[in-house]
Amino acid sequence: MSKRPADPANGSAPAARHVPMRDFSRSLPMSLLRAREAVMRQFRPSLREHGLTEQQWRILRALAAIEAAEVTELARTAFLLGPSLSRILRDLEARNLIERKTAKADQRRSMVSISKEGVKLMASVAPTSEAIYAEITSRFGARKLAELQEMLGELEQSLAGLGAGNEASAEE
Amino acid sequence: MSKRPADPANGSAPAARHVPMRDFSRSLPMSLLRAREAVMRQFRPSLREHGLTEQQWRILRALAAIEAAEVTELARTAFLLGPSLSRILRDLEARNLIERKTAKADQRRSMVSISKEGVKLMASVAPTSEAIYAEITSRFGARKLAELQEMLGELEQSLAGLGAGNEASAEE
DNA sequence: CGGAGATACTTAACATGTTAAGTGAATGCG
DNA sequence: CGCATTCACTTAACATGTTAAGTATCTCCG
Repeated sequence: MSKRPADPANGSAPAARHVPMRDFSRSLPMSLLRAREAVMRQFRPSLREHGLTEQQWRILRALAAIEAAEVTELARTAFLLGPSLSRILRDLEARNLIERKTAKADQRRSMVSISKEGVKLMASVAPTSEAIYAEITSRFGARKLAELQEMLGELEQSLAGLGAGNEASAEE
Repeated sequence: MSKRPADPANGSAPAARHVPMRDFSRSLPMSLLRAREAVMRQFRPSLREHGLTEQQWRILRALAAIEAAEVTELARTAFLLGPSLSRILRDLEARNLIERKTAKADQRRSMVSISKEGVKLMASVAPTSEAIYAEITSRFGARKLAELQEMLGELEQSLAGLGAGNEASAEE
């Protein structure tokens, strides 16, 4: 109590504390952001040494696991928006890390796959990446980690289809 | 077990599956990203209606809770990097949502505070924002939500000071 | 068959993330 | 005091996030 006396004639401090809200640092988005940043901070240096960004790495990983995929499918898998993916694929293709060829049946679609060089690059990054992941798992606890992922998945499920289809009624 | 028969002479698929790694979609960063996105998707439309981005909103909220703050402190609170904050403050100031004045004692520092207009804007956004948060809490469960935040905090703690000071030994 | 509408991407435009460099102001030390 | 360091930001440069348009194809119905 008395951690902040409502500021009487303070004089120098402008308006504040007039809008009641949850404690800022405890909002869910903030917690998720901070946690994710704590995790990614571990990986970024290693990826950077190999000339890869987080998203480029996501794409390579996704491709390594599924042979080839259409751009839209890849976007869903790597959790990237179309425009971002479009730009990144352009760059990765220029670096010969991926290959692209338009589908025969449907000229709109293009099939993307990882190249030999891409595979080679992945092979050089994967060990470090796995080691870091192992370290994180060890520090946090494998069981807790599994629990956490479980909860995150449930959270995602809880919110699925809430802000998507306008729910029930809406103006416009 | 046997969820993927190692792909025999597949024939038409390019190189893939040569770099063994965790199932991509289950990586912790991905889980955190997906969960956060699921949450933010709920808030963005409302913020957008008020002409605010997620980060601008974070800054206003942080400011509303602490009277005034130096830029560095604000960056820590709102969890933004200096350069991002610098740009956003410039814009928010131009929109008269915040005020800035350099400290007397130290000319390098500048104190940032929310303006009356800023407070007014917050007041107009807060209700919807709180309602959305309540809906999320209700869907996911208040207890589970608390548990989740607890775990996220622990995760952050587990990793604190891992990739920061180069740990123990390092070259260069 | 032909054109309206849906699809699969790509571009554009603006905001932020991320790292490096720049700038002006304090500090510390010889 | 003089000046190299450190500090607190700000700029710059490049990559991605996010929404809106644009483009080329494809589908389907009349």
